[in-house]
Amino acid sequence: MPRNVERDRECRKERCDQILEAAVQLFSEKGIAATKISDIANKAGMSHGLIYNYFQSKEEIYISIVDNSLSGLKRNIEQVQPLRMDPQQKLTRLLDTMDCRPFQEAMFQHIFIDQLLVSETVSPALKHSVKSKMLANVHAVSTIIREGQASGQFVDGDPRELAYYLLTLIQSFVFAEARGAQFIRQSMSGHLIRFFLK
Amino acid sequence: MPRNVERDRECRKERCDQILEAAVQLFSEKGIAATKISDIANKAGMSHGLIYNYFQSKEEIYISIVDNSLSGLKRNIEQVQPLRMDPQQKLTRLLDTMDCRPFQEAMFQHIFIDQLLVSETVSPALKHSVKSKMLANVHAVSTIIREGQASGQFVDGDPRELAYYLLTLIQSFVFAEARGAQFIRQSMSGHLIRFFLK
Amino acid sequence: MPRNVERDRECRKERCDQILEAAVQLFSEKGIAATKISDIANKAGMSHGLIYNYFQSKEEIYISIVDNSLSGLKRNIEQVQPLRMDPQQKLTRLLDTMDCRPFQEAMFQHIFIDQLLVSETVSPALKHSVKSKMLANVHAVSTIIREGQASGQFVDGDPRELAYYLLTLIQSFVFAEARGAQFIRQSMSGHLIRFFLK
Amino acid sequence: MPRNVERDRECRKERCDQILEAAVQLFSEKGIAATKISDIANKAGMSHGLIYNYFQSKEEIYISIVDNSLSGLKRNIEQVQPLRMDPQQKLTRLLDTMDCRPFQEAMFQHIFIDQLLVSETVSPALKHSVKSKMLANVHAVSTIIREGQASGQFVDGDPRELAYYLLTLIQSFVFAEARGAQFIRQSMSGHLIRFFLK
DNA sequence: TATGAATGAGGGTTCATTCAT
DNA sequence: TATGAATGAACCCTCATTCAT
Repeated sequence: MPRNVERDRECRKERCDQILEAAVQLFSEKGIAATKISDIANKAGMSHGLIYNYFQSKEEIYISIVDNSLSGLKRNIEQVQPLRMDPQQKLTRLLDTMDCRPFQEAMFQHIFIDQLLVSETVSPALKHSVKSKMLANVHAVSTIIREGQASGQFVDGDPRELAYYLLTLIQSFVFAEARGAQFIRQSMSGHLIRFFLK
Repeated sequence: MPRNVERDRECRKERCDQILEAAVQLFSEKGIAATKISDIANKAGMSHGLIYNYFQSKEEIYISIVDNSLSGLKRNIEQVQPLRMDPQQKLTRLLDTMDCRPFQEAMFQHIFIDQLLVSETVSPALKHSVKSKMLANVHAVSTIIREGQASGQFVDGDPRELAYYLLTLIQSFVFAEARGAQFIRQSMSGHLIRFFLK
Repeated sequence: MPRNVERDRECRKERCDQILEAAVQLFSEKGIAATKISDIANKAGMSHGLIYNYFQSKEEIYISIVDNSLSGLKRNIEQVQPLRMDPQQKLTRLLDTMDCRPFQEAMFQHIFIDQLLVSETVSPALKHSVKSKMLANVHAVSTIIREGQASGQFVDGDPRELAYYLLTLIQSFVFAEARGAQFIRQSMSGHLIRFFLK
Repeated sequence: MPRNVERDRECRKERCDQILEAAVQLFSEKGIAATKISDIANKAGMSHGLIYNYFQSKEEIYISIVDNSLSGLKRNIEQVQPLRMDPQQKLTRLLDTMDCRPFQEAMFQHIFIDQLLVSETVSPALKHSVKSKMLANVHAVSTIIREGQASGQFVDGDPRELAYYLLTLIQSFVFAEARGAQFIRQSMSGHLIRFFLK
């Protein structure tokens, strides 16, 4: 019965996504600590016990979110990087790609990385892994910036620092939006790109 | 004995500051929820029971921090606004004023405003009061921006939104610094001001 | 179709036995509370839901085990008692009969009787019933001991207490074996009988 | 203020003992798993939260009990071993020493060793440590048994196995008593010693 | 003022049990 | 009959807060 197995897997995936989606929203709104497992369960339309069929713990939930966020960013960067465009266009494209709800939500969660990294219950191994992924993303963005510097379009400075700076700024924008600053969505890429142009 | 009374009051103020200072650091490092009253007491060099001689509750502590942060910003704006300078210089001065440790720490805590505003245990009255102060600051900054737009130096756009945007960017910088991006401290005002120039 | 009905009943009995066997082992190894229904189901090679087609509850499972254990002992005693032997031989025979794996396992579970008797969820009626069966067994053994005292072979003392004592000792041996004391299996009856000889 | 420090320490020790005493009784009566922390707290006359000022967890409580039990036995053996008596007297003395309430309670807990050793949450290191202590006690008793064998008073057999056997028997007696077999207390040493005499 | 023992509400987690399939 | 997703009662543990000293 491959049908059922497959359907089961889909079902499982769907449930996981329901939970993660609910968790992202609540974590964003109230913070991780203030969000109860039962809140997540309520929002996801299930009993709190069921959460534990899909995640080992609350911690695992936000680890998942962080991981998804980092992976999503990675995918976006990898799609843009090989394109034949000038660096400014690449960066604009990257920022525009990010400029849609689901990703923003994930990006918004970027702040959870901090919470994860300072948490005393998260294993050093996991912290290391998250840091590595974060730095990998910083590195990937920095290659685009370096291109821009080489072509004379972008401002000078350590490309890695500028890349790090960019990622922080994105977060900042998403925060601002989350607080209701409507103007931001319409032109995030436009605003941000100015920072890096000479 | 007015002497003793005064000395007592100073003593009390000093204790309060010790507590707030410890709390700001710990809240920044670990988040509000993950910071225990006894952590704060330890860092402040007193027993956890004593905290309650100075603050009614943990909530009152971070309310104090938020309040101090907002008041500090207000003071800074009020000092800059009446000066006879062009708007760009005013903004630069404002940002430079902020660019010192203690204030950054407080600013860093700006994020706590969010935590306060979404907290289910904080009274609506208090939330309203905090929002008002925040908006008052946004408004004060927006007057500087409006001046800059009138003089043709600053970019177009709703001045209040741009002001809000500026405050968010500051936060972003402080975050970035908190994560170890050293380059930022040296030129926060320089970096940020570019955003608002035509 | 009486055939099918009968086969069904056999099938049912077999399933019950699988479950009980798995439960006895796990209860022995990890204790009742630490043994999950799903552990039992795993060991018995079925889904945990299916257990409830055969037993109303986890409690019913260990009640069954206790009951089986008591019934098995009862059967053993009843087989030995009417034989024409001297009491020492009877006791030896009884102990040797017990001295085989499955029974030991069940006997090992004797300790579960305690757990059942102190459980706050077991009904008084059931506790009473279990106590009665236990006492019936003590009584049956005590008749053999009384014979031995009458014939001058056995030590003096209240026969019921000595009988109770014997049953406890058996348990003790089985415990010791469960912990890996190999010497015991080979001569349980020999060791124990010495206790009761003058 | 050495007075206060000392008094505090005494106070702490007293509290610990209250908790352990309550726990021993309840664990004995209902089993470890069925005993709630709040049961222990109730019996010890304090709130459940306070338990955690003295023990890290429920597990730590029964680890303490096991440890105390093993240490108590060790002390008893060490007191008897160097005495100038014949082995039978030594063993009798040892058993008589054990034959008083507090020790029996501790001995009764000997069964908790099993629960500890099979628990999946107890660290291998701790299990190893407990096993070692247990074996050390078995070894100490075996030296007395070996003396008895040398002098021709005791039965033949591996001294370590016989020692292990003795400890198990003691447990058995204490169990029997716990179940209300009054005759046992009066003559535990007398009964048990017969096992080892030729 | 200062301490830390004591309290108890509240949240994370487990798992026996149910039930749709 | 058989499965395993789903439920929710119950328990361990934390920690803000109180209060006797």
